[in-house]
Amino acid sequence: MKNIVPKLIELLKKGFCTPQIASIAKKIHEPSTTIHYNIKKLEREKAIKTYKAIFDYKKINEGHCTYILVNLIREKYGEPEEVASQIAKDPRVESVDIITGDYEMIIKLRSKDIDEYYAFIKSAIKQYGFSKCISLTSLKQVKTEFVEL
Amino acid sequence: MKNIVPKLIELLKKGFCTPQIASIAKKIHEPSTTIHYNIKKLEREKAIKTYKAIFDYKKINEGHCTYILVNLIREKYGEPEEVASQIAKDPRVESVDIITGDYEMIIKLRSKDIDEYYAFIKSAIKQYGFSKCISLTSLKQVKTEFVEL
DNA sequence: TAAATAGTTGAATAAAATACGAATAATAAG
DNA sequence: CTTATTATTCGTATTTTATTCAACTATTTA
Repeated sequence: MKNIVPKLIELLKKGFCTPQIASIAKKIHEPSTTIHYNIKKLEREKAIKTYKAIFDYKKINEGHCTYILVNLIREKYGEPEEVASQIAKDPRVESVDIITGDYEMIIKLRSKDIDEYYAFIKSAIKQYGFSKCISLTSLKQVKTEFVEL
Repeated sequence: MKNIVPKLIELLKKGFCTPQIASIAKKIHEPSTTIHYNIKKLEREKAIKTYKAIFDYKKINEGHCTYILVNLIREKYGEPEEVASQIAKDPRVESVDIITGDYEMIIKLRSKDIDEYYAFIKSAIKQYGFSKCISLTSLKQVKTEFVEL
């Protein structure tokens, strides 16, 4: 039997969704054509980037969540922005920001378990030259991506 | 003239979206009814929590993004989990996690500007008893909510 | 204040999701 | 190993929803 679920998760994590114009119209008591017009305008202006699914990450084998504060060895591996872009390509990385303060970068990583997390760190140290990094492991996710859990 | 845009943003930030079954079907070359069945199954199992929009936050007046590491004065204000739940209710808060390490909690806040950020911090110190907190301001958002920018 | 531009809305149309049923595949029970 | 039960696939029919269009209204610009 086919297992298309992993493909669905991969696609829905980034996009392949659309607004429910009819139910918004009902909710705020406006004609659906007005909702349609305004949403299309937001899309045209690129205020809306995409529409996507939010998962219960435990149920899709991404139960382990870590914030990683990173110092980079700048000389060898290029600018922080370049490194950040590379890291962003990893599908398990939820977010990457260049930040102020003692660290250059903060990464939010979703992995299956602590082993996968450790594999990520080891590989990142080697590939991108993390000189020092602090991991803050999430014990309880209270809210993610604006969605309360 | 009506300005329904803020309402649309508020709704689309949390939900009121739906998967595009037809375009997924086309993409992975499977019948749309099969896609439909599998997505509904994921919804039934609650592996999918919701479908929502991702915004260009600068364009919706939430251009300032900060990660806040928090220590709580436990005695006076109750358990960290309870405080976290309260903070999660703020619509500008993207995420809240209880974490390991020197801090109890990490908050990701999206505000209009540094003034709104400062107002949040001041209010939180008073209301929830933040005893110490470190703010990591995002200088560049490379990826958010699994979406590369 | 006239003209151009942008936003609202109902009716018609096009497209998509959903319900249903039959066939097939996987799993469990005896 | 065979049969019963359950889960999944997928085509067709139906329902729901998005989208287009055109008329109208409000807002901005010159």
